[in-house]
Amino acid sequence: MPELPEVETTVRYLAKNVLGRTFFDVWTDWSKTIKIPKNFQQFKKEIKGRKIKKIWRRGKNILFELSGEKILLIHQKLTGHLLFGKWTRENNTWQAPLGPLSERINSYLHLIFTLDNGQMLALSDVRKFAKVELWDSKKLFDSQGFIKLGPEPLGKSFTFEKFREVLTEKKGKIKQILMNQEVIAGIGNIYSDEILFRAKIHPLKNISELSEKELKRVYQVMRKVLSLAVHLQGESISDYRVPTGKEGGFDKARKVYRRTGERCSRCGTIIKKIKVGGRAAHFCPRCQKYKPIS
DNA sequence: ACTAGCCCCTGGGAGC
DNA sequence: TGCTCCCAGGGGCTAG
Repeated sequence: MPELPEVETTVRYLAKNVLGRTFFDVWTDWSKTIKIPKNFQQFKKEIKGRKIKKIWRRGKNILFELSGEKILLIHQKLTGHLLFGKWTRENNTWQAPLGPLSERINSYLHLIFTLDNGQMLALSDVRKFAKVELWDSKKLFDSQGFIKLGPEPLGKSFTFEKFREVLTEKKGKIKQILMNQEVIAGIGNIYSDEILFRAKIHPLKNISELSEKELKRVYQVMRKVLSLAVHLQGESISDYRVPTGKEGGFDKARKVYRRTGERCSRCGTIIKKIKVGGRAAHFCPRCQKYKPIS
């Protein structure tokens, strides 16, 4: 699912390919995706003719800064991902830069923007959880949801001291804290598992039980794993794809996520899966030992 | 102010 | 083969 590395990959691609373009039209077969404004016709009216001036990312949110002080926000949630290309009428398929997509994928395209040069931007989303919002720039930046987002984990100013500060003011299990968008913005289930495996820390371990040394390890490994994943253009174990339709390359670096029953690449122990705060957590019981304080 | 739990969705896999 | 049931999961929301 799209977490920081996948969203970053998408944003980098779009910045190269649609920056400076103008929205010409928009189509949907699932208008519930559009949350602001709720009425699709109004959304259509408001976005048509707006020029894309800047494309960036905040946590897992994609932001298109548009002319007239508007911002188009897209959160891809679980299975959403943006595809760049063109709908061709002749064979009724989506023509991505890498070639046509399968009919199956075509049926997942629920929102399609047409740009002024005829190119299109589609939101593919099997489970229909993604959200799209059109904001007044100032209102978005002043909104609680936006203000509350934690620091960017790969940000230059996000030092270990800052990391320790934001983490240790929270209580609870390390995995849940890493995934809390108000603590750090951009980490989800896959990368929290991958980070904790590499840091050799059990997902259930309480933040208060982490030593300075362990905290430092989590910080360093977090920066490393996320940077590597950006470099590899994210993961595609689920539905995520680069806007060209290509799969991300992080799969070869994935050590524990959805590897239940397989052997740990470090020690050969069978990878286990447990529930942490209602979410699946994958880990190596030997590398990531934990004896809860009773 | 907190948090646990439900809800939104659909495809895929397990079990029968 | 074909049916039913369960699971995956980010985050918004509500009930306690």
